[in-house]
Amino acid sequence: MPDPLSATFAALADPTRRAILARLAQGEASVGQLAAPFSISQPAVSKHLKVLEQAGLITRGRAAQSRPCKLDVARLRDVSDWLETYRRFWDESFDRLDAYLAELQKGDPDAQKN
Amino acid sequence: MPDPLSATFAALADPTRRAILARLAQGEASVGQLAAPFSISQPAVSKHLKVLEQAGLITRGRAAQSRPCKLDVARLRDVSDWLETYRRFWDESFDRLDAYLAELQKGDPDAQKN
DNA sequence: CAGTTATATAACTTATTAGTTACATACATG
DNA sequence: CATGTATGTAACTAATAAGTTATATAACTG
Repeated sequence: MPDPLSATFAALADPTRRAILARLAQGEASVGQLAAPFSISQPAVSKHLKVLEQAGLITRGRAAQSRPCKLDVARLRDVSDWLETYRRFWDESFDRLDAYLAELQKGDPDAQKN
Repeated sequence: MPDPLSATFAALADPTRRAILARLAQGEASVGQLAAPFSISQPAVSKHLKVLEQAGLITRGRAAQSRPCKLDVARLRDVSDWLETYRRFWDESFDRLDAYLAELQKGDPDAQKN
């Protein structure tokens, strides 16, 4: 069992799974709905969903004989946090952004006027 | 040959490779320097570096018998871009941030005063 | 140019992954 | 309750990955 971040990256390293996540970003969906756009078999989709679930990227409910899948973004947030270390290498406005976020955190009323 | 984003995620799905990237975030390093912190063999490190290079996450130079490795963040930026689709699901200040970035892009002089 | 240092490659092993087909489970409904 | 629909699991195959040891390449050094 790899660490959660490794499991997350591994799960994201497949275009089919990323497409599934993109679909789920628009709302819950059944396995059948998720499988429809792909030419692979239904069991293959089930396996992809299992990988996503074990990585913590989706959760599953139960509704009649359907097992609706739902996006869980906590792990994506972890990826984003991991990326923060490197953001300064490409984000020109990183410093200004950083300052802005610091303002927000201080609760600067002016910064929150929108 | 998978698509670049898949190759990037696959390369990141290994803690040793992420540690190598973290080290390279502090500056170029030789293979030996990169290998030092790990208990695995030198060829194993060479293979990890090959994976990182083929994913476009590092580049390599030549200096005497050393092959210095250098971080290349372009693909990390691609990951960050990919994440943007999902950021709204967790970033409370996403809207304000978005507005702020829009201001920056417009070249608002006040926003760029730092 | 012989030896040492730095790194890459080859050959191999073991484990994991993505897909398949066939089958099982579970609920819904006529 | 028999059947259809939705989904998961088993068993298998082929490809890939991560590690090993042994060896090759390439450049510096005396």
